[in-house]
Amino acid sequence: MRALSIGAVAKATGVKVPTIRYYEDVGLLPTADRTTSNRRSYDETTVRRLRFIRHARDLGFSVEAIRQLIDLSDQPDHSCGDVDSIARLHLADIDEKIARLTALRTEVKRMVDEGAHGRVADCRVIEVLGDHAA
Amino acid sequence: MRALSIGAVAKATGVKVPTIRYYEDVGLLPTADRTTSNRRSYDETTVRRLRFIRHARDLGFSVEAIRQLIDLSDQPDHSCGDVDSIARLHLADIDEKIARLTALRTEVKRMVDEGAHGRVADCRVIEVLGDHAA
DNA sequence: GCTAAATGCTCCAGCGACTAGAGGATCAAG
DNA sequence: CTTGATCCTCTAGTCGCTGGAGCATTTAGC
Repeated sequence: MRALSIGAVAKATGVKVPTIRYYEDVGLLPTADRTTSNRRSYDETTVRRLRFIRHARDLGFSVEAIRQLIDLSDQPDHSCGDVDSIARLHLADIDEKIARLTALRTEVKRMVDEGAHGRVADCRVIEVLGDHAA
Repeated sequence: MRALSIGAVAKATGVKVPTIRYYEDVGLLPTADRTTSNRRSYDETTVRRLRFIRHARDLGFSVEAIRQLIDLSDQPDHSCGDVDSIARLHLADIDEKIARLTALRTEVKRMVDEGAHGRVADCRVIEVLGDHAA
């Protein structure tokens, strides 16, 4: 496994250099190995983890939720009860997010379709997502 | 339509009172009507809009993206080209989010299922979401 | 080998999106 | 008619980054 500089990791993941350092600060990434001249040195594992963090953040998961998901992944031998309850919690959250996104998708799609025919009628994006509250 | 206090709206939507005022400040909500004693007065329209905002934020949309979606909904007679290009942009984003969430769902579901059988094997949440980058 | 641009380091300040608290007015129940 | 809840404005703090200053190290071209 070859060593990667922080810049190379940034390029590979789309996560900015200062953000990578920040994730280390707050414990989302383990303390990085250093070269003799004190530069951070990474491998592919970090690249994968960073991509995960980026996508999860983009999907609206909090840093704390991501920390939990990473822990689940990191510790396959973790107590089964823990894994199960945490995973179930996130599963419910994920299902809700998918349902809302799908509803929103339908409405935005409808607007695009109607736009194509030159008529933009009653846009109901707000009703659609709003009703999913309750 | 009966008038609602800011507290009633907060209770109805799950959005905190200061956050409602903040959304007014940054223009996500129109300037609220006031009672004679200068208190904000709302109706059901605001409740629906706030629920929309809450869900959209929860799904990782920025305030700016939400502002655009609201504008689409508010102005059905908006120039067709604008609506179309903005809506298409968000549609692509929504599709990506759904794809990633579905992938994540599959993995977390698998963990829950395996947990049920008492064996928590290799957890691959990170690989799964990470691979969807590229 | 030597210099200049690129990249890295730390630390600190700022921004987006809230969130909480002080200090004071108003409302609503007993 | 008082007392507790809710409202107001304003300011300050938090979380999750993001960018810059000032300095060290690395690397590419000569």
